[in-house]
Amino acid sequence: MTIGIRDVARAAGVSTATVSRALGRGPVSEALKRQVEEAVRLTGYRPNLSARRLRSQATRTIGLIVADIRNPFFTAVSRAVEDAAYAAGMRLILCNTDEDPDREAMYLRLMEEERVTGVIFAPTRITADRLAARDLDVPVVFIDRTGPPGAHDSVVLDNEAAAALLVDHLIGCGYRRIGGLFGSTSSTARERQAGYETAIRRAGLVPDMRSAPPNAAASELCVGRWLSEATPPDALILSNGLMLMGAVRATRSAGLGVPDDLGLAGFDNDAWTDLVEPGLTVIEQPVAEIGAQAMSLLFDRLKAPDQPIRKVTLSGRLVVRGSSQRG
Amino acid sequence: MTIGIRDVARAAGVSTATVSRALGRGPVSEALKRQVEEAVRLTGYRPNLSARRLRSQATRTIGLIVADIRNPFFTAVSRAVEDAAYAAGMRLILCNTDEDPDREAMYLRLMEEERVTGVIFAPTRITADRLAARDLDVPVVFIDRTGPPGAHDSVVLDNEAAAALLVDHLIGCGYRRIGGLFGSTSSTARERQAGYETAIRRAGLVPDMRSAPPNAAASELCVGRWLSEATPPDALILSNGLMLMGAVRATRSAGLGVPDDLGLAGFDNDAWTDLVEPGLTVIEQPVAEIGAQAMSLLFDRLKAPDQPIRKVTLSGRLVVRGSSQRG
DNA sequence: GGTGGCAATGAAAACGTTTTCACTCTTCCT
DNA sequence: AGGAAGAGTGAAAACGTTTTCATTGCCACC
Repeated sequence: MTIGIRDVARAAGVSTATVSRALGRGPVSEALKRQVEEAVRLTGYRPNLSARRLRSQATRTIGLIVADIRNPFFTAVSRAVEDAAYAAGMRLILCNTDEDPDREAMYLRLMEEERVTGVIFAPTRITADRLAARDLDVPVVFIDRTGPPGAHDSVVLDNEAAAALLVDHLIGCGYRRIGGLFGSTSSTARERQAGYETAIRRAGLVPDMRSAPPNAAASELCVGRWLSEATPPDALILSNGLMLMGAVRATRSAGLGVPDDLGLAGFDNDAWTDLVEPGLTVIEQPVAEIGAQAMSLLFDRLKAPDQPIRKVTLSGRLVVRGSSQRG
Repeated sequence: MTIGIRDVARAAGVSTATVSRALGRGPVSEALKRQVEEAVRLTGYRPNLSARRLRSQATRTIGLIVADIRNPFFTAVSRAVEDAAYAAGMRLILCNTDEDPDREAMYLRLMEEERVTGVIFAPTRITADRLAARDLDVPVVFIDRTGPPGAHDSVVLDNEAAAALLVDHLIGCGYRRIGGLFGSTSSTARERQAGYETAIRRAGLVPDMRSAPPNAAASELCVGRWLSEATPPDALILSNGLMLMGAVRATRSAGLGVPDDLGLAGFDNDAWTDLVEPGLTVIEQPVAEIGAQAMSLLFDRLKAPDQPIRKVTLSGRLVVRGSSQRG
């Protein structure tokens, strides 16, 4: 009932093989090619991608698995990956795990069953570790996060350096009891925490670190409690944009003034961060570059499956705004 | 080389038909079912979805085509659709058109070639009109936007009423020269504009309407110019969250005070809108409900292809904040 | 005790493509 | 002049499943 390549072949008076070649690549005379194209138009033929993929054993699809699509960081990265993918004639499957290892496992299995060409993945620590042991049968590039060294290609921020940059900046602004709230699920948060701790210690201060699920609600809750304790911090570093938003909310609820009562700084130069008063001091990540590099790593891996594991590290840029400028 | 269902069959000592039935639904004895499951585990078999879809002629996939994934409204709706889809055992293909009719056409063609079960689509006016004429061979539900009446199922906000709500509120706050900036690409923006105009006229005021591409940059530019003209408005209504953000930026650049110099109100209760000072008066859309309703409409359509076209209209909620409260 | 129906199973067809293989013409080289 | 090489084409195999169809037991019913 649905029109297939044989209908086109009949309409064009050629074999199905010729139609296939005319539509794809293959030696076909100009005359026949035109006939086929005409027949395609006439019949309204639409190739069946499932059949095509099955036969050709090439899905031309890459999977992008991110932790939270509501996080502007990931939507920005997604856009970059999408653009690169389509430029290379590849389709994209976008999945969203909510930082849940079960959903990660489910989506990874899906990727295998889809026989995707490759996967770009921002894993939780749990899944990153698991993946280092049992290998997938599809090439995967980690993005924003890493697992054990040498297990997978990855493109990440220089998180330790970036966190240290924030700490040093806050110290330079006169803050001394600088707390740090870091996401509980990712290697990235861990690295930022490590960078924070060494920078704090290097300055002779004492670290005060906590962790929470990397979303606005959890962060707001945690920061709220923190600020009402006996010896609250005089500045706070948050490990991503959502958590930074939660912290701003908690600060407002507590009636604290920024930057005088509390200095604030964090990661991700999200669109809203310069609209609040005072503007938020943040580390800007090269989101487009991260996405583009991830695709690039993936393609290289596809071309040369046995080449050594690569890790691309990009630098963040400190954007100073009012939230850290004690008057 | 890759392991298929025949390998599992061999390992379990049964036919491929039995394996298929054991994995899907079909009458298989408990004993064999267990054998098959064991064999699947042993061999590490992963079904090939392309083959499955080709043979079964059921992709169990729905396509979601949105205009701008960076718009929090659409990411929120996406989440709702995704949840509903996976709850129903369906996969989701998420596409992003950037309000570009060419990309819309490309993705629609892709949906046909993927043989998706159904499509949920936020079209530009151009594509919505085109689609009313030539019909797709896949069921489609419009979301957030509509085309010509009676052509497609849709779930939308009561945009006219919502816009009128905003206008009436601003008038009640004492504003008189209320301008409206509306997106140039969607039916939704048109409806909001219509609602704005009738509400303004009803109050005996004169409408002042402009339109721009529905993104922050274009809005900022347009509002910036507008505010520097001879008789600038004393209040502004923006037709979505991104445009509202652009307007806030332009207002700041112009050095105008909100709400005293300029009242501000718009659509979409995005996370940042209550963090800026003053908070922004907005229409909150029932995003989760929109996504859920869309899936529901789609499933109903699949069950009963010939039932009459349905249009679900949801109401927005006015969230009053400081940006419209002239002191 | 035959017969009809049903559950469980396997062999083989079918899904809609691409690709292999074989074949026919050209054209080009020696 | 006599291949060799290569371009253009069609017939048929192949991709990995699900589904149809046939077969076998088994049980229940008259």
